[in-house]
Amino acid sequence: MDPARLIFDSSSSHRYHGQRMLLLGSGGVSPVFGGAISSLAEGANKRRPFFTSPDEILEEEYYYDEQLPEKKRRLMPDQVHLLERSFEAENKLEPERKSELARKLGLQPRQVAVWFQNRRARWKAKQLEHDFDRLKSSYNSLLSDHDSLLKENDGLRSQVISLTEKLQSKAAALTAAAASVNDPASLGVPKKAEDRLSTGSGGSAVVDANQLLHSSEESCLPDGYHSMGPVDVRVHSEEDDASDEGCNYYSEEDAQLGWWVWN
DNA sequence: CTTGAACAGCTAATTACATCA
DNA sequence: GATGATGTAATTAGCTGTTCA
Repeated sequence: MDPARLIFDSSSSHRYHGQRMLLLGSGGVSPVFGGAISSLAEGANKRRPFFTSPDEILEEEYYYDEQLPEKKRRLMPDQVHLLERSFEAENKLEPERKSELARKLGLQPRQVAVWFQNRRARWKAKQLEHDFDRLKSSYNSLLSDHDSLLKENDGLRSQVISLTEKLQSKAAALTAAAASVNDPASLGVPKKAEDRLSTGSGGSAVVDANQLLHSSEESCLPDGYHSMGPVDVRVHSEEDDASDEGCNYYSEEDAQLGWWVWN
């Protein structure tokens, strides 16, 4: 690489070290190019050996020496203001705009480029912050929805449990009643009566408790629930698997509650 | 047309300094 | 006045795309 070009090309980040040299003195020599730079610097101005042109040297001397010599300087508020306005218009910097801005601001084109690079980095960091906040609030909202759904689910479960218990006790009562009907001795019912009942109009007078329950379920079950099987909820038949389709979140213990399916 | 060197410009990470509490 | 936190200008390494011989 041509050392002269390396030093005097102020637009390339790889090959620009003069500014740092100026600001830091001999302590700021790049470990990569320090040798070439220091050898070229000797015999010239020791404090600021590298500038692109005499005019720029004059401008730099004016700008830096008028303020804090040998120190890193902040840009003036009006310089930052113009840079910000330019950044708002377009956050990428074409060479023409860079030169124009540098001329207007009295800065090196390289400084303008660096400012834009850092500004893009800051903008990106802010964007990430905003994205994070947005995702966080979205997550919190989903979490809250989830919690309320869990609560609703718990409520519905306890409703199912209490209704199932009611059904079970009702079934037990009806079964006991049916048994007493079938046992005339216990009721003191004459044998004849039983005969009369059993030979009635083609059907048994012994009421199937399950049928009774089935017929009465609509008044007991919450909306959306329909019985699909016998009331004896302890029975687990092959139909259980089919019934899972509508409520597959039911666990093993849920299966004991019955065959209620979400409609 | 392909290839490789040179170069410009970018991002990401880091350093060094200024400023402020 | 010393010190740690923060903001920012500048540097560095690595990557990609373009130009040109």
